[in-house]
Amino acid sequence: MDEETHELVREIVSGVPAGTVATYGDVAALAGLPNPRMVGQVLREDGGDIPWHRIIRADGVPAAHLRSEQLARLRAEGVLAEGQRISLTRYRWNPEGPGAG
DNA sequence: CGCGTGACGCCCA
DNA sequence: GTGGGCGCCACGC
Repeated sequence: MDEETHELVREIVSGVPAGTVATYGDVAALAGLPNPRMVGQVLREDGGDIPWHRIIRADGVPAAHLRSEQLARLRAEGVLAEGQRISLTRYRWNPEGPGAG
């Protein structure tokens, strides 16, 4: 992965405010990536200096290997999860901002 | 270049 | 709600 893309993705993910969540597809779209898989690819190399736990799948379910971690961290931010799923329509991050309309 | 795999997303039955 | 298939790009062998 190019450092540029790597940096960009980190910026976007890091730009996700607490109490909200974003999907890989959203991050990928904002980063200009052709597929959401690239987002995960980057996060993998990143490390943990970013709120990766705010990135979940489009169905509102976090990664299986992070399920517990994600849910736990998000919980601390006020992002409740019904069982294992999170209400995107309720916590989905809006990159356009509430002042866009 | 081909094969297998992956922190994904959409479609169909 | 569940199970199976396809598309997409990148990494490692």
